[in-house]
Amino acid sequence: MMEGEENIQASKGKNVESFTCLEAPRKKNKKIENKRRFSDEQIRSLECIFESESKLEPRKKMQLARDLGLQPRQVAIWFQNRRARWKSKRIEQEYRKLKDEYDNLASRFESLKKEKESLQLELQKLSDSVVTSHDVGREDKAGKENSIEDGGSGSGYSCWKPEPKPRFSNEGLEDRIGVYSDDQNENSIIKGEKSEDKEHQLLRMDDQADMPLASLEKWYSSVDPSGILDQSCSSSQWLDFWT
DNA sequence: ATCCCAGTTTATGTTACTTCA
DNA sequence: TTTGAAGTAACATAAACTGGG
Repeated sequence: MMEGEENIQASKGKNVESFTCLEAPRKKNKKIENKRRFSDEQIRSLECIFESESKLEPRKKMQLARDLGLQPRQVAIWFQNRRARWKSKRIEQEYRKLKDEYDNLASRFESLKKEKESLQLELQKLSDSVVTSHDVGREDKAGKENSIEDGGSGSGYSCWKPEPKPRFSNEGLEDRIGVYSDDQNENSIIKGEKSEDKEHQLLRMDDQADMPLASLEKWYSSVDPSGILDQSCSSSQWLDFWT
């Protein structure tokens, strides 16, 4: 039989007289004879030991039991229960931590999703604008050619050049920048850096609409050579997100 | 044979509420 | 009507048990 089980074995079953720390006689008084909680002093000692070692060597268990006036089995059970309490507490803490992390990620995902939708919308607008201006250009050209055919020669239109691509006003650009500013990211575009080149490159987005991914990535690099947009992800990740 | 763990049972302590003198 | 003691149901928690690995 296991050490310290003498008393316990005798106490199995209901309404057992499971004496713990008290060597009290088996009086009929329930309050006295039934199991009772350990004293504050006993708990303090047990907690103190538990802090340094959550598992007890048999010899230490015997010693502690003697010191506290408990059965070794009681000490063993106390440690067992204490480990269980500690574990459930730890699980609860880990759960809270994971939940916080999840909530943060979920909220970041939502804001990125919104940003993506805004960018897609903006891309669509720009694309539509460029298509419209191309159509206008073609109509103008056709009209002028017609007039040459109709009207004669030497009117200065003999060497027609295509119109330059339409430029957008700063007002339109502000709108676009407003869209990017959703996030608190501090890249130059978000801050409203209106470099001519960047603007041109952004306006050329419609030209890339049907590009294969590899080429698109090259184009992306040309738009953002310094990798500012890549602060937290690779360009491929951005492209994945875009498509 | 012994220990540990997860899950369960049992006893106790606490609190809020009710009853009654 | 107010007050305080006694009783108690509901709940939380600790001590102990059970069965399996």
